[in-house]
Amino acid sequence: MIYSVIVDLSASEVDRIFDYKGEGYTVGARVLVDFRGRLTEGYIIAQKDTSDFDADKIKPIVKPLDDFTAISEDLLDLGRYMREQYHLRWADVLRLFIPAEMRGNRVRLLSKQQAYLTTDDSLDVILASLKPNATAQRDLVAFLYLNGPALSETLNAEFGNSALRALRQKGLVDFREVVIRRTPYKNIQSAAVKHDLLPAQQNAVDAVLSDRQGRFLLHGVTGSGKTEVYLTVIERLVAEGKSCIMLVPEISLTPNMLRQLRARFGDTVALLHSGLSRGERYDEWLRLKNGEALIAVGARSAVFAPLKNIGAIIIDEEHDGSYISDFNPRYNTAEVAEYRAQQNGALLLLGSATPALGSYYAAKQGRLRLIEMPERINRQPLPKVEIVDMTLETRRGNKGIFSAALKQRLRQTVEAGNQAMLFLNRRGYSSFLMCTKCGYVAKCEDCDVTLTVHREDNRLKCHYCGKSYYLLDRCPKCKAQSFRQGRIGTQQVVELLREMFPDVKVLRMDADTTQTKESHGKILESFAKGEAQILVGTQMIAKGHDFPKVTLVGILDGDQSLHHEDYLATERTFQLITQVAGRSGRDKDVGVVVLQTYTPAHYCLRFAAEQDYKGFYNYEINIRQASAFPPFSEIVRILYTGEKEQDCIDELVEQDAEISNIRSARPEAFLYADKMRCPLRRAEKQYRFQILLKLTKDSVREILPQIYAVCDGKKRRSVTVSVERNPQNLS
DNA sequence: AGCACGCCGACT
DNA sequence: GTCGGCGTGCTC
Repeated sequence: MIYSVIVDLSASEVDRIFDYKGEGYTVGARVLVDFRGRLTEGYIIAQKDTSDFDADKIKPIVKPLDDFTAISEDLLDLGRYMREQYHLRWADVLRLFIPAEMRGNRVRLLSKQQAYLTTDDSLDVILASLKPNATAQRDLVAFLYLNGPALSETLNAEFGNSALRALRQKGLVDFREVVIRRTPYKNIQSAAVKHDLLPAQQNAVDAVLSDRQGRFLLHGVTGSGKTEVYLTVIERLVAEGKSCIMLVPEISLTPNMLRQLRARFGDTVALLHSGLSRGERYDEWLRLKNGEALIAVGARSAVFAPLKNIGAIIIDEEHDGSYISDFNPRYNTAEVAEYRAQQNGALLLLGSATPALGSYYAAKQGRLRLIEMPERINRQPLPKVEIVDMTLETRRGNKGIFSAALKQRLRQTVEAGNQAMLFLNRRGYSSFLMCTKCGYVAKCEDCDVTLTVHREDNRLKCHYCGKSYYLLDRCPKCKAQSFRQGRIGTQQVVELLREMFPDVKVLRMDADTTQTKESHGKILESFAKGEAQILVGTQMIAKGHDFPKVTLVGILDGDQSLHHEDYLATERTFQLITQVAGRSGRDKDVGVVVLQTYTPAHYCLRFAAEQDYKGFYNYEINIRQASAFPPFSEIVRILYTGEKEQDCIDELVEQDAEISNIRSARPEAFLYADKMRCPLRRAEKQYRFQILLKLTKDSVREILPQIYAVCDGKKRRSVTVSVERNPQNLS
């Protein structure tokens, strides 16, 4: 038999089928092959009787890599779809379908020694054969008799090292190796609380379950109880023997969702995400693959969970940017989920308080069925939002980061024994360091990015590549010793708060304080327990956590993300503010949100303050339509990166000429076309240039393959060309 | 991706 | 004369 093998190398030159011969292999299996004299891992993606290649040059497959078929037929088919849809390499797609540590055999099943009784005699009979003073042995035997087999290490710890050995010598006990499943977040306790569904929730569940192959958008305000809807849908489908995939946007969210899922579904839940150890991830994946677990929870890559007979794919917080993989391989999780749902005859459920504009538009167009949950549980009103005009503050002489109103609210909140969250999307101490004499600004050597001052270790850091530098004490250009610092970051906010409220405990949560695996959870847990009264953080504090004692949310610079020259900026700002505001007043007390801004009249902030999603949607969708931005067009960005600047430019110029030819053949398809240096001129030593195109919706199918063909014709090895559809950022 | 081949510049 | 950098071709 001839097998079509994809070698597990990610390079365009080897992104094709290589034929190998062998017997008894299955399609989807991982195998070891001799590839130009080197042993290389590969995937069988098809089999056939004959090859077009020279029969005597075809090498045999060396051996199988697993004792099971790693990739199922339907995932292979999904791979084919993704390869075409996103113009990806086979190897990059196939790697998504297996845990990374399976490659290169970096993970094994964990097995341990288990002790068991060798006799079926009753406990009395066994005990009679032991000396009365052998108490440890007697206790151990009784334990095994009552509880069944147990791990030797447990028994040794419990009854001492010699008892077990003695019993083994007597032949009463024997050992065997058993596979131990490594379970992530074992300590997460399941407080099984099953709430009765409120009418709105029941209606949502009924609507979803009425069409088992439907596509739904669940629009429910923050605190409306969407999670309970997901859980009930899963419960029903699992009862019917189906499996389910539940996607959440971030690692920090999974323990929370996991807690609720475990409470309801116990061990049938498996967690897939990058925060697990190799062993845990492998074991969880295997549990899904062999049907021990039916519910996969995780970040975007969990959409590739090795499940059969899927009943539902649920995407929580569907607007979240993390669902769109922005590099290697680039894909859109919702699109992938839709394809997978269709393959399995499963339903697709997207949920959000602030749906992506494109999703809501799709719902309006009838491509998704819209389900609305406009009220919070317990009819709790949404928090009151106060917009504070920071230009007025400045004119009144307040140059600080806190407005008078926010200071007062903070004081009240702290004095009342409640909690506050302060949101600032800038980590570090201050955003840059500038010489007051010559204007020199410290920049990263490898990236076109100004360095951020970090006080905790007195260093300058690049927030793009992470490289860190000594804090300058004098300007390297003019030797002056006077610096001006840029806008303040979370570190400095914490410092200021400690001055203002010396007795109040303040916590900070941002990329700097969440380096380790568990730090995320620890900070949130500590805040939830009331160990601190104020939590300062970047956008990672915005999502999905319930803190009943939070009655004040301060958004320190509501504008920040608004002024990016990027069509998604307003949408993102609206989502962010709504999400942050939703953290306030989740319990009995009405929450207050203080939104500080330099552009108080901006429609985005007005709608966000009113928590008026529909108002915002109607306004923004009109702008998108008038300016022909997505979802009314398709943006295509061709990115040229490489260490050799001139090579990038040359490659771009050549390809641009070819694209101009495509354009002159179909001028009406191109709403816009331009080429430029990227705003982020260099990142991680790579220069960056781009061609930006805006295509009409209905020309994409025809034009895109032509563009891909141009990019594939790349001449220079030093340049990487990548194509992005509707990129999330244009930096 | 990774390696061998082959052509030019810089050095002993 | 030779070492070694990198542009080029190839992998069933």
